[in-house]
Amino acid sequence: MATGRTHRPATRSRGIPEATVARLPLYLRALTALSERSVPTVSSEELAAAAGVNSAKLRKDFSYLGSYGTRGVGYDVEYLVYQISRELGLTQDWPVVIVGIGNLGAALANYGGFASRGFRVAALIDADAGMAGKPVAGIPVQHTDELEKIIQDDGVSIGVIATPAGAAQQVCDRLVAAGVTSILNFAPTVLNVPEGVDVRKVDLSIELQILAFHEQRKAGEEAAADTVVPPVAARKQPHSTDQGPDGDVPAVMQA
Amino acid sequence: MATGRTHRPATRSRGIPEATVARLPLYLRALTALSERSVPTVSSEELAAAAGVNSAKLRKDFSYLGSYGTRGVGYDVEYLVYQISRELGLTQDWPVVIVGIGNLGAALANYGGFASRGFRVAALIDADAGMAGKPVAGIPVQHTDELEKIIQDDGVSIGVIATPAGAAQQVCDRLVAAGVTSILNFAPTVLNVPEGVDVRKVDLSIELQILAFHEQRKAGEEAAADTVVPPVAARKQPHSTDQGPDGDVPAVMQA
DNA sequence: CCATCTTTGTGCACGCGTTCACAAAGACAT
DNA sequence: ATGTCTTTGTGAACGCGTGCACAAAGATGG
Repeated sequence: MATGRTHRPATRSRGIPEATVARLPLYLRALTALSERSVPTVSSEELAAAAGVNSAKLRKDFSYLGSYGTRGVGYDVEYLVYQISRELGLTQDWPVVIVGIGNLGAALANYGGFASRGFRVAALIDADAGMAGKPVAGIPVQHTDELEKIIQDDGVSIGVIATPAGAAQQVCDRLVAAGVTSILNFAPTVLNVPEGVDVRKVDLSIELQILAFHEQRKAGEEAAADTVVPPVAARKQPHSTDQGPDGDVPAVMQA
Repeated sequence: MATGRTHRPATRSRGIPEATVARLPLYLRALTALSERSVPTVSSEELAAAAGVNSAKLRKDFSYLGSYGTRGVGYDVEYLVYQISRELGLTQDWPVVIVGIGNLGAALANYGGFASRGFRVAALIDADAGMAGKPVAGIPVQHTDELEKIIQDDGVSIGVIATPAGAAQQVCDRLVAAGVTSILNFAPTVLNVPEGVDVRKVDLSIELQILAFHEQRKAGEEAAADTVVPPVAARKQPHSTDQGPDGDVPAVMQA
């Protein structure tokens, strides 16, 4: 295998555009679905539709990985699944610790999408001593005191913070000090991390506020339009948003 | 920009760049914290640091809202809180329905960030008849059959989908048909919606995969560097990513 | 073996977003 | 009032991401 790996255009120094990296998981999901239906090949047009993106964008994205398609035919599903998985680093096992086992932490622990890809929940950690030993998603919760030991013993490099905002920075510091270099933060706080550590932020409240902004704008435009265009027709076009023309929107930002 | 801004080039005279809109909630949070500490004014530099962004960016962002600062002094905290809140549409009440009350749905229902801003959980909806009436976060869960009635009675325009992937599209269709025009989707699926409906997607699995990609890259570069540069110095600069230079990365995309 | 048809891969242009750098504006002291 | 000092607001340059449009590549059929 790895035949197409002949020329390695820019795999390392040049790097893949961040926007492309963010879409690879999307493609991978669509491809996995096709794979399960035993579809052998897929065209950029079809795959793009399934992933909700523009086909030209998809082709360009794939071009960064190399030339894995066959003109006149399309892409080999299985091969592409493998290539993207490898590119994303999913062919190896990533132990992950989740800190803060409240409602959200439990939800994350139970989330199937973890194990399905290369991720494995190495430990669930909570500051509440009363939770210690209690199993969540089949994994016993451990106390915060064990954090450093767990991370070092299991070689954990990815941590998920699902604590209240007040505890997030402190937990983050400990994770980083213990060796974690990638953090997924669900707490509504800006985390301060040293250079070399990646932080991605998922913020519920922010997402809703962005929706509210657009919702307000739609209401305003509709009202303005109603005073001019009474007919029912042409009522739902301000702003659009379906995936046809597609629109990626930065929503979660590095913090 | 965001959403498929197919036509209508400039989002009306009142066009605030999408990237700016996405940061406003960040500023608002930092400002709220300052407000609670009774800080009267704040400079762009200070506020930018608190929000984890570049100060020039922040000033430009605010310039889209108008000139709310005083040169030589900074910005009036209270005034800015109000202006941003108004711009985001948070001065009005937004009833929200959450569909799919599993672990995640429950976590969302309990999330304090909802009520704190202009959002109000109008209803919790689940397909499991056994859950009907059971209170979650003090709100009784209602059966899916009630969905349309609830949305219309309460004038709900924002819906949150926290169902399994398989049910998401169906739920989405019903929400839209009932009048919802903004959807926050937690299910790992590309939602198909008619024009005029906004969809924002939060995908756990995708976030982790992006982290894995960077993690892999860091490991690769480190290994490569070790074979060439033994010294300990200059070891943690591949990619960086802390908030100093700041790096926003599209992670959640419209679907 | 040639013609035709399909689909990829990409050069190019365009527009958005970020950042720099500085003039303008106001506060404050004298 | 005048000068100095601070901080905003923004013009301009630059880089990245997107999408168009097309040539190249390969399949397919005669």
